[in-house]
Amino acid sequence: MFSDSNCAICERKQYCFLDFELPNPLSQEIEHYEMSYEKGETIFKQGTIVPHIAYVKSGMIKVSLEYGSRKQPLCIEKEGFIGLESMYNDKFSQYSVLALTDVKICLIEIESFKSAMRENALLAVKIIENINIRTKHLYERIITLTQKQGPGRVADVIICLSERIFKSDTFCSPCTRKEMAEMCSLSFESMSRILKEFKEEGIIDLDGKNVHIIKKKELELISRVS
Amino acid sequence: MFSDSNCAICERKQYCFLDFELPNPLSQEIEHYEMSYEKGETIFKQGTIVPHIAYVKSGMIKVSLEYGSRKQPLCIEKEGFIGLESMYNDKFSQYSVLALTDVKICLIEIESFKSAMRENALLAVKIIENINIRTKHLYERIITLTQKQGPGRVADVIICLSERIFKSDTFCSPCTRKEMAEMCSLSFESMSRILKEFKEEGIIDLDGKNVHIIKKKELELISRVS
DNA sequence: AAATTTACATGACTTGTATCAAATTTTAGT
DNA sequence: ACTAAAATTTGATACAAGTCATGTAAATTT
Repeated sequence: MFSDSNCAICERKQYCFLDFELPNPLSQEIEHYEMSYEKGETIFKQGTIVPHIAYVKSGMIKVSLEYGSRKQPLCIEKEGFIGLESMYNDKFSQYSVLALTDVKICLIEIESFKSAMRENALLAVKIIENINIRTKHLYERIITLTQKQGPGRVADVIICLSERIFKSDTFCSPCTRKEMAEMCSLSFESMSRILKEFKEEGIIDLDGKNVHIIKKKELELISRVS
Repeated sequence: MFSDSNCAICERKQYCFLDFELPNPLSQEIEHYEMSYEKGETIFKQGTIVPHIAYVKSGMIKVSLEYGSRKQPLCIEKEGFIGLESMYNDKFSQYSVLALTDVKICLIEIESFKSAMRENALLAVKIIENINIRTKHLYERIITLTQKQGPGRVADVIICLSERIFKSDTFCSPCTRKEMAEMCSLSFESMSRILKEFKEEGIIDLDGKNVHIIKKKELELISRVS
């Protein structure tokens, strides 16, 4: 749906993050500007007024719900929109977004984006498609977090990082053990123990943050039964 | 956002579930028909091809994710759309929808609805607003299910039924203990024990499916700390 | 009214995971 | 390379919640 090229609002090629041509010129320009964030920086903070949606152009970000001092990460993203879910709720961000690596982001002023959607049905429909995909992933997360035990959740996170983010059986995790634990809604001691078990059973190889999946089938089995 | 009146696609008043006027006539009619379901009937079955979205006109429905033999209910709804989340994913329903009471539903053929959105940006934008609200509720569910223990989850479900569905401190639960347990991702014995505790502590009164909230503040406290 | 099913309650026991408390390794700064 | 800080591993213990077993009450059917 969305092309691989960078958000071209910024490059003045109109909407190149969409894979179809929009009527040009649009009746209204979409206001935007590009920002860089360093690894570890907070891009959106839950509960604060965020007058933007964003398009991640490069790097990796993590979206988390915050609850008191605890975090529940929802997803990790390499390229794509963030903030589409909050457009029509209220102006306060519903989640926090953290830069896992150095990132380049196109911040898009929300009101002008809304105006553009009101005047361009194809844009609005593409946004619905995008939201739909996110919601589907959210359903998968809910099943993982509510219907599986520790090992199944850990297996799911490893499979997800491998397939969705890195598209390789070997990758360097963008998260610390603590963050991995949060993603699975586990204590980080439990995460540590489960990873150790996976390693001892020869299912994965671990060296710091480097993960290598040895027995993919075994991992998928654990995901299903645990 | 959506008016209280019934889905007037069915009554031939165009789009009366929206609180604004659309250009009339639309370039394309939206195909639809009305159906009645009895309490206990499955309206959508997860994994089957569902060529509709639906608008609940009266009665009460429950949306659940299924995972093997287990269910994870997402929400209970009195009036509103169902199926908006699946429109652009694939044709297989991502969740099951069950009639908790006798219901009247307007089934809307999905392709004609999509066509209408492509030609009418205001409709598409209203649908985004609707999806946004659902996503927000989903975030709250995720926090409840992942960050709280049994008593907190039970408190949340009771508060939610009271405030969102019945708008009263006294109501007759549309769910059995088993369904209540599923909503909280608890075993039904645990649900039974927690409800008994709430009753013994005088927080709620229980008589079969009749629930009366006595100490609302206490319930809210449990929701926060447990 | 009796029988059957369904829903709910409760006690005993087990288990997964959190928590607490070190010990050890890795990472980053000087 | 050395030190300090951070991250990770590991063990002991506690506890929430699941499971199993059984009992009771309410609702349906016969």
